Amino acid sequence: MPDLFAAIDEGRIEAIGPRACVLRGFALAQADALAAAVVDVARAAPFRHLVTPGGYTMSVAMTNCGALGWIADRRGYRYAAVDPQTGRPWPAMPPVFAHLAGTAAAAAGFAGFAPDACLINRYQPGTRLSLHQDRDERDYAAPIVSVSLGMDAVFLFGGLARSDTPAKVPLRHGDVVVWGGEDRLRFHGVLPLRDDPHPQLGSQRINLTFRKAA
DNA sequence: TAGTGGCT
DNA sequence: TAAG
Repeated sequence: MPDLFAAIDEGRIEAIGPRACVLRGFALAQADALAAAVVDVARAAPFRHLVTPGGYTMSVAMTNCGALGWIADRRGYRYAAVDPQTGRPWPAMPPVFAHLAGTAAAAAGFAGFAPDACLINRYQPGTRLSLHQDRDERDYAAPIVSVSLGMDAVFLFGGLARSDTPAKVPLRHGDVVVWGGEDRLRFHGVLPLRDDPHPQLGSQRINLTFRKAA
């Protein structure tokens, strides 16, 4: 895979763990199509602020597409095939989403990634996501693929224990983070967003997180 | 298992 | 900023 080494040499791939990396600008060419597809998804399944089991309303607004969607409520976290807010199935995963997720995973060394869930997070200035693990999926063989659009963010990438000090990874429009294997359950989060409006997307950041949930 | 991507 |  000479392309992989070339990409590392050119700084387009940054390792942040044995099986975790940032693909700089990997989604840039598709960014407009991805953003347009988010608008379509949100028309059918509007962004909403979920309430955690502890009773706190999350600052980040969320929606989903694909066969399964991640949800939180007072009863816990889980994946559901039906959007509890609309009573309808989540919108289908747009082909440009699935293709990007598969090629990004392959570029990071995870061949054959076929996500059945895409959680879409909308960050506005001041919003954050505190340190957590993605552990509601059925098995952890598949990686997580995370796509950044819009405003800059600081991604926190920690260890397998919540108490492990996380690395701070700056993320920009078009960057893609992939983690799996021994890094699959690492704690991660996002620092409160600075208001530095993006030329295309304005004062927001959209994050697409692809998972194989079932 | 409980409890939980937030809070103090 | 760390920890529960």
